[in-house]
Amino acid sequence: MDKKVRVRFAPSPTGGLHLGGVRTVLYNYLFAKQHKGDFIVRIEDTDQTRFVEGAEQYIFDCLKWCGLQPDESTINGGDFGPYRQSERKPLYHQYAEQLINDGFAYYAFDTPEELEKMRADFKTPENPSPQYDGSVRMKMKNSITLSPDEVKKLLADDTRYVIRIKMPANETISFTDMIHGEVSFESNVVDDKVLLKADGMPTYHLAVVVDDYLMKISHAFRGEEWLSSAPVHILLWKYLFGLDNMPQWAHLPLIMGPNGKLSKRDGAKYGFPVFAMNWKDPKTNELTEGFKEKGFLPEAFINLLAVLGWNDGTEQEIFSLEEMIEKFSIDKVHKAGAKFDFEKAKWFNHEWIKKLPVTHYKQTVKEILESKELDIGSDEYFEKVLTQVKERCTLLTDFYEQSSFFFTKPASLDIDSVKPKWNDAKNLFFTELIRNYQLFIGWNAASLENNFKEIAAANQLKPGELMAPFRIMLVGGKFGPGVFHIAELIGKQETIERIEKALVAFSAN
RNA sequence: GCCGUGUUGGUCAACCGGUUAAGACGCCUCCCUUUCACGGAGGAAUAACGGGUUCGAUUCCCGUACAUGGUACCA
Repeated sequence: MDKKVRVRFAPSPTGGLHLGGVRTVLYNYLFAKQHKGDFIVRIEDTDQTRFVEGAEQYIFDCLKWCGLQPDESTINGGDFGPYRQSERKPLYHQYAEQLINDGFAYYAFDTPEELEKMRADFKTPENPSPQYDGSVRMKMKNSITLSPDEVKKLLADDTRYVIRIKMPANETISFTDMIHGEVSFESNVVDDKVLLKADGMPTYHLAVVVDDYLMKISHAFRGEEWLSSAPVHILLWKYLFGLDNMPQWAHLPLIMGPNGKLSKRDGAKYGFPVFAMNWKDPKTNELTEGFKEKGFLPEAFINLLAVLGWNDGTEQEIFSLEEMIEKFSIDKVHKAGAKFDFEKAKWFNHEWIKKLPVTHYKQTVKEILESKELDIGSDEYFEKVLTQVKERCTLLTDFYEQSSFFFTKPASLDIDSVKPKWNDAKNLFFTELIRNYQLFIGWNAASLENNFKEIAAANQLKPGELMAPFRIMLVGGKFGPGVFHIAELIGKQETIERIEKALVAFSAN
């Protein structure tokens, strides 16, 4: 018997890949790697009314950015393909027919209008949304209420029909969830779900069971929003393939927004991204900013997602993918949903920027700076600058304001901070400083600072009063690394030019 | 409405019958730094409510409240 661990992620190409989705993939991925199992991606593209062009490729791009790629073989071919539900259409029909033959499902010929009428007719204040269940089943047009001949005729006439599961009466359906433990439902309160739609496509309920069986899935991870429909899936397993072959279920807690459910729709209103990467809906042309473009490192992104609902029981919070694979444990996953906190998310990014060598993300930063029309100079110089300012950057995009003055003269000087205390003595000091620096040999931060202080002492000025103006001359404002380190990096000529230029501005009235 | 799931500071959370109830983010104070950060030291802030069970409940059980998910020919 095949005991190999095999998990699958099943995205629906209806839009961007949001936080909860990425975390589900992450947990799938960690579990698979941990058990040296397979990680399969199956595409749920059977809802043609919602299908969005390009969404499938987008999902793979996101997974690639996060470093959570499935094996090549499980996308293109492999042992269990095809992986798009639309390409597996004939399979589902066969199993649906089998259920009918065994008396576990039936044809339903009710039109959408008739269903609507049923819901309106049976609607009461106590039951605002009547279901197609055991109590109304006998009042509808289906292969249970109709005579075999009538059914045969309707089928022969190509009448549109769906196949629905026939929920048994008075049964308790229970199963063990890896996160929630024993969960049970009364069959009387679950409705006769549609298994096969009128267009011949399966619903999620049928597809997930058939695919999990055929793909030999051993563990199924999905969001908690699926817990309510678990009884349908349990029954399908029982009727079709046997409960012994059923995968183990894990229903992951939901990720919530500041006030309630984190919705894909209005990501903009939160003030932080809800998608892994920029997503432009081709139908509405609406662009939703992603974590990648916001300036997040993939390492930080998956890290913060992993610990939103899981921890290893220690105080560790920063985990690399490798560490997560090693330490992840499904029984330490929380039962309750967690609110997403963007401040903490930024903290994770900050930590990863400090932790990783600049070579790891310099290409990304280079692209950000070049998009702002900065000439970043030599590779060696660029790396020195990044190393100098990295601890000041929370997002990758912060590198622009934290380092632009290394590549170009400050666009504006914070003159207001200097002017009130500016005087001839200071002017003289800097003039002398220029003369000294012009002849300077051994251009490095330490000797530059010594020289600066010596001249200050000779002029009976306090270095403290001169540092602030000097900084503003070089960077334009009161921020950035140590001034002498900046001077060392931008070089003699540039330093002198900036002092000269600023002197003119400071002395002007 | 009905069904499911959940409930430790503002947020993420540890402790799964006996603790001064960890830690992190954020916030505040101080130190370091003649800038901004980094770093360091402190501080404020928590077990939804009511019943049980128990020598003892944050921890187990039952109610209530609240939150969240489902209740579609969507996933």
